[in-house]
Amino acid sequence: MDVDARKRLPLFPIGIVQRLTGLSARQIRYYEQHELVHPARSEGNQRLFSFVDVERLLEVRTLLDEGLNMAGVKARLAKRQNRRRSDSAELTDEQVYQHIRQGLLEPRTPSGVSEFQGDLFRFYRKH
DNA sequence: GTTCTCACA
DNA sequence: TGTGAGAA
Repeated sequence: MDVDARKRLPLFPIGIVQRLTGLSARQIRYYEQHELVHPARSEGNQRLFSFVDVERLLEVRTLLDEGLNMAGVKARLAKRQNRRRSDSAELTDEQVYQHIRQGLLEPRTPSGVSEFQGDLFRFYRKH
């Protein structure tokens, strides 16, 4: 299984994603309604997010912080999709696991937000 | 204990 | 966007 496939595995329930992104469950569900993310569903109809979903939510938050509205976010997210086709990073399994483990074990900042936030973002961006 | 959907003094 | 109800 390659890195790309692993990034799409439905793994996290909304509570985890909440802490990973700093977004409220309400916002996360709201963004799903607007098709900004497409989490899979468990047998019990529970949302399961992949790394790709988490990454997108972090980007959504960034764009929203920049003052964009839902429409603006959708537009820029759509453009990013095409422009990003060629520069996806190639990482070894070890790099992936090590990075994730470190991020999850990092202590929270005084603001209560996990450092994993920025790390995950940069991680998939370029490296 | 968590998450889901739906509705709103 | 938040909050609470009722169910799973």
